[in-house]
Amino acid sequence: MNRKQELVKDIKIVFMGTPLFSVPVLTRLYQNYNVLAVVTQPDKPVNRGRKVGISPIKQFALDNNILILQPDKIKNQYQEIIDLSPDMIITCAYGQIIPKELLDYPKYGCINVHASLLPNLRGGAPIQRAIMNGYKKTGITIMYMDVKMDNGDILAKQEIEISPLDNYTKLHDKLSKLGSELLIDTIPKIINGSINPIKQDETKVTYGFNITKEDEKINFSNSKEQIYNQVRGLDGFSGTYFILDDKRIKLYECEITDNKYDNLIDGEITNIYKNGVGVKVCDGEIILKVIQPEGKNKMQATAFVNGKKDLVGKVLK
RNA sequence: CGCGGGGUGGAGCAGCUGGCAGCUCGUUGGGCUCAUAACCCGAAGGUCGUAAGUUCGAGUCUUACCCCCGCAA
Repeated sequence: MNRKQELVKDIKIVFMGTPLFSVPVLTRLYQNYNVLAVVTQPDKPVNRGRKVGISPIKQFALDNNILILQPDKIKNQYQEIIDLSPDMIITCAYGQIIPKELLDYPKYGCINVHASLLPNLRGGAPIQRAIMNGYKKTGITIMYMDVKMDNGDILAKQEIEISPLDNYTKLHDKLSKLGSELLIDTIPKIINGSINPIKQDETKVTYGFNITKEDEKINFSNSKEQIYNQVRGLDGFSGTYFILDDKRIKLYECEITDNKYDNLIDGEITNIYKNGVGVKVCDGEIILKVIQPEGKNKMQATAFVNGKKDLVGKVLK
């Protein structure tokens, strides 16, 4: 080990992150660097019964005895981070905008790990949106942070293919791993100054905003491709849903067929198949495969059929 | 004490005005067929979440508890 590597290993890092996505990133960072503290979102009542939930990042920090900071509003409550005098701050899906005073403090800057190929899909849901938009590829971008969201200069970028069979969970895990590796590769280059940060091309900016209730609702007047991408893009995240007989039913998996039904209404159940329930959509038919009625466990659509009668001809909304 | 749905053969459900535990699917044996995931006939498989109570008798009524899930956050 030469002097430079020793130096790199010793730099003082503060990590800021919250969800599961950032855990592998923190894990690799913690294995390789001196992580002074972890900053994560405050605990808040979550789930049924108002139990207090802690973020996956906080859990990791607890398990590994790392100092935890949970400011309500980082905008004003950043002094305790500065008091640690970090050489570098790494963020990954933290969840709050970081003020300029803090961004300017570390000598090696504030580095962000983002799950898209910037300037594509700036925002909070790049993984879901990449699939929902039907993209064939996405990736990881490592960049400096700026006061505007996901707008800083790019330090490293790596592509990954999106398979037609990928869903949110699979892509999330791949990107999370890729992000942790790319970050570990990139940090030494940042420190020794061998990277030229590249400005983002503002003319090519697109956004991947957070998922809303509206994004989770299936519209059977959309095309089969759109619906298929929507379903897999949210499978493992919030899931998607539709309404049958005034009951809400979540849809986790579906597939596309080549059948045409010109004389049916969008959302009408066409057939009960061996592998699921056929539904007419704008340009053809999809088959519902894995669903979850409210109050019930996740189940195969074929199982759902066993407990019901006269499904064919009903209309999903 | 946030709102709500639910625990019945392996899966999904019905039964809940107390009286022999049923349906669809799956599993399994056989039949039909050139053949089949199709069709026909038969079989196996259930401490009805747990505990106590009411009753001649409880899946069903009462009480307590456990577990699963949707919404909301």
